[in-house]
Amino acid sequence: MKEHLRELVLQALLDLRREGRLGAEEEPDFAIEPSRHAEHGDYASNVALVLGRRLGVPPRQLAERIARTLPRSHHVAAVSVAGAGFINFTLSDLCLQGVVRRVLELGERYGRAEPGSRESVILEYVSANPTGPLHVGHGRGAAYGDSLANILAAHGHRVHREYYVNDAGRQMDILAASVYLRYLELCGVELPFPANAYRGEYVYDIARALRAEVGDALRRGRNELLGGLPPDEPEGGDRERYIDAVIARLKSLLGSDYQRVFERGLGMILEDIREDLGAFRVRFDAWFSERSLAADGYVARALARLRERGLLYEREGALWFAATRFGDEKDRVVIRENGQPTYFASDLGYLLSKFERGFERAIYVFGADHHGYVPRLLAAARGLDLDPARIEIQLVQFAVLYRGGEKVQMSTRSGEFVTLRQLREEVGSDAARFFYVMRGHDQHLDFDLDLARAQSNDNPVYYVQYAHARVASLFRQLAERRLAWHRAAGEAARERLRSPHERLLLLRLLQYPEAVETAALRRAPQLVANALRETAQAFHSWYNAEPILVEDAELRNARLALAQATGQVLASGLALLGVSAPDRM
RNA sequence: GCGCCCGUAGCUCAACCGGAUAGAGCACCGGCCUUCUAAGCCGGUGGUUGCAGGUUCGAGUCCUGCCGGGCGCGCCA
Repeated sequence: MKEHLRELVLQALLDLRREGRLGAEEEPDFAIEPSRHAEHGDYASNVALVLGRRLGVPPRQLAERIARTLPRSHHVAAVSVAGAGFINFTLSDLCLQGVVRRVLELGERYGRAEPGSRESVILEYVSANPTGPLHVGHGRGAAYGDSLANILAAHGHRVHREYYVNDAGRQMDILAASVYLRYLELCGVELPFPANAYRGEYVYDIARALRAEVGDALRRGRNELLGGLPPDEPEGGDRERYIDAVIARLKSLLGSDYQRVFERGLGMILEDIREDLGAFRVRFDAWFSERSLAADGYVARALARLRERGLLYEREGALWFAATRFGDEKDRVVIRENGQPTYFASDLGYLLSKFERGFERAIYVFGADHHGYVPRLLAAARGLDLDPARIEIQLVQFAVLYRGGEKVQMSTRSGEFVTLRQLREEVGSDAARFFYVMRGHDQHLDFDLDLARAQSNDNPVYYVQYAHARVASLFRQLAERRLAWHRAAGEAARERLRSPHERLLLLRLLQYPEAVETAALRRAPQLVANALRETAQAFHSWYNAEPILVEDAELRNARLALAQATGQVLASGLALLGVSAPDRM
């Protein structure tokens, strides 16, 4: 509808073009937007305000002129000029009533663009390090990423959803060491457990699984292990060096068995994450292994490309990328003095892979604590001669948890954190997902666990779901009364849907595709959530104000058609957010 | 110290990339179930959009400064 009104306005501007007051090619930047207040019609345009200044004409006067020369349209019942020079459009009943038929004909395709009609996108989200269970911060990224992927797909993009698995690097070694030390503990060998190793209960779970598998086969003696290690764990910064010494010791002592422990830990945690996200209705097309980057030559090719372009240099035994040339605040090491590539080198390879694999746009969803990484990544893109305009980074602000009025500290290593799984069990996936995406992703989010648990019935998600359930209930009632819905008869009688409540609901249904489109363009799932709430509100008001299963069969069929269309839109929208649309509540 | 994000009702948050009278939910007050699900509807109380300037027809939105909060500034990942 926005587009149609825009066309009308552009037609009206032809007059000005003919008079030479507006360039023939000039496309003025004006808006057509839904009106916020009923007395301002259904849609409003600021075209006269935007152009008035440029042309030196009082906006109000220009608005009246444009309104006068607007071509007639059977979609528009009234045009008025108000305020400083807004042009308000009131849609015709005919136009609104046509929505029901469109929704019912298209079904779940209503509000969806032609699949694959827009550029292909690789959307990376969550990508939590596989060193422990997901916590509620990851949950927000998961809910945002998955909803955004759904919305982009609905908007016509081909979307590839990917989880980048950081299965290389020091933290994974710390996990392996943690698992092994717990394993020894289960075998009756007591060793000091480093303070910065992973202390969570899940580490015991992995150790138990390992022991169930191999028995005591990997057991080593206490003295054997302690040989060459400092007697006690030091305080302060030396702890990092201490745990590195432990890892080195385990690697040399266990040989290939070390890798076995490592893989077991990684595998179990990944499996747990997969299961957790699956239950949260978050799915991926691919789990992309960091280790596979090197194997597939992406890192080497990325570095080669930088070298060709003269962007690599050696200093102090390390290999550096001249990131400052592309706006980063300092140059970055890619190969350490010890010959090991850095995490950033992997990221260069990963970035390259996204485009070598043929995607036209790469969207990263990062936790806000990674914001410092943004300039580095953009510098990497420029260095690799990739178009920075095709790379987008969405930062998801952290959710700060409160329990009993106290802020809950989150630390994977201390084991004191609230997992996504706990949250799901407390408030349910539906409520959690809706709650997460109701807020803009770039906003800080306070998550009061007590409130979420105690008042889960008051969560807005139920408001929307309830509207959907009520629609289903209407049709159950219909059957109980031995009546049937004649869809064609309902559509034929659509002109009887003209009460204020019906008009508003029809308008909401009409605007649903626009909400999806705007949500896609702005990467803002909360706009879909808001649209659904408004639709549900319009439905509840209508439902309370006017009986639907009336004696008058013609009217009943028309109203049922509207109810059915509402249920369809609610179901489609909820699906975009990964929330179920129940038939009963 | 430098950089990024954020300050909107008592609380949690919206506000469609500058628009009209800043909106919801929770909480609080008052109404509506012999009729389709009361997880609902209708009405009410509640605001100097952190503060001070600036830009213009018009600012919660853009710019500057200050105050307050979060996060980041490794040859960690």
